Amino acid sequence: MQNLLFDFISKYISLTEEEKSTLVSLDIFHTVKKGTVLLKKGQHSRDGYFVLKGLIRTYYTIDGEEKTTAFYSEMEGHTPNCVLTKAPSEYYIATSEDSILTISNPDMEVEIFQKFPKFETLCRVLSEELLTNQQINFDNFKTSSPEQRYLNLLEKRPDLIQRVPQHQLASYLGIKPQSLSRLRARILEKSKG
Amino acid sequence: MQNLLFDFISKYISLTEEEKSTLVSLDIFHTVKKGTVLLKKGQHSRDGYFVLKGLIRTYYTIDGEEKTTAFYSEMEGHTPNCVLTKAPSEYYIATSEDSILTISNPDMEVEIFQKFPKFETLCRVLSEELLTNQQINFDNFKTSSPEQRYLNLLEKRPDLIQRVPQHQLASYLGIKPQSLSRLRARILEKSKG
DNA sequence: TTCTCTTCTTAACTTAAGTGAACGTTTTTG
DNA sequence: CAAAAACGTTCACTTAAGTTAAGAAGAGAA
Repeated sequence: MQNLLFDFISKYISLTEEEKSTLVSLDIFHTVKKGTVLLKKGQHSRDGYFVLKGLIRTYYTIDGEEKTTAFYSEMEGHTPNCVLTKAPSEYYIATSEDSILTISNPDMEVEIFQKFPKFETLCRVLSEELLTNQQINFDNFKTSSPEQRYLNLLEKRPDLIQRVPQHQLASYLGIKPQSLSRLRARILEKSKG
Repeated sequence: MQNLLFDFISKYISLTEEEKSTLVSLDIFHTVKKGTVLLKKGQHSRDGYFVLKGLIRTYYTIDGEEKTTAFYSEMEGHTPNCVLTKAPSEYYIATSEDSILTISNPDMEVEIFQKFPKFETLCRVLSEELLTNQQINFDNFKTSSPEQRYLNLLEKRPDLIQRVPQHQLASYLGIKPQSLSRLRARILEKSKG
């Protein structure tokens, strides 16, 4: 299970056995049941999450409605905004499936950066990569219609459409569940017609 | 003028005179006339931009139409996605005003990271901060209507609305120029009652 | 299993954004 | 300066998303 993490890291830097065992000694591996709320709106937390197996999602509650803004699945991670802003969290984080996560905090980072500076390089490169991906996604979102966004999702992350309830997908696409239903019907109609 | 950069950096790390002069010796400061295209769609480039004064924007051309996705003004920077993906750029970058920029590339980074490791810390912290901001913006965009987005912009970046043509603002808000006109009229109508 | 709650779909109606076109204004530029 | 291009607004019309409500299907709990 830890190998999932090491394999992922090895795409960016190579690890010695000593470094691996240091990581393991931090005790960051956790199994979490489906539906567990990892972070609540209003809470302070310094924990970041990386998904080895399973799926987590972030969601806001606005006017009593849940608005899902992101999903993180295998080999994706998320550090809540509140870790950086040091303010109470604006949103919830919960597991959508039984999951295996690493959970870590900035103290661990500092400790490990000092022992092994190349971990800082790893983190810089990773967050630059994440930023780029985020920008591409945002640009894509801005420049396309809900229908195009759905078709794009169907192409790029077909698994999500299976793994996740429609109403969560809908807000992820920036629309209401009813609109997603309709939109799907429309697409089906076109492909027949 | 260089002080603008040093003041900005000093919010994150402190610089010795030696470090400052190393930065200056890289010859990264440039003045650029309004309307200059810094990066074209299809081009390869390794240059990143940081705005000391002025304004730059990124835009796509989709079906012959310009779609503006971002603005970067004073003390904001952007590294084109193509620097990381190493593919031809998907979008253009151009100055919206006469500007003073720093232009740098990964080679310079490597050089300076080796001489002064704390610059890598700076870059890690900066890109983590950017990622967080980007996430907040994206969440905000997803969870609000065009009208709310416009009102939000009016509150958070009132300068942009003055500095930038309406049709560029419109696509930045994810709508057509006509819709922005109408939306503004609607808001004005409401505020009169 | 039965009951309940959640989820998904459909429908009718409302509201807002997209489209195409016209027109006046401002900005460029030759 | 004059002509051309770009820009912003308005309008009428089309299309799609929001809203409200109802009902069917499925999942989970007692």
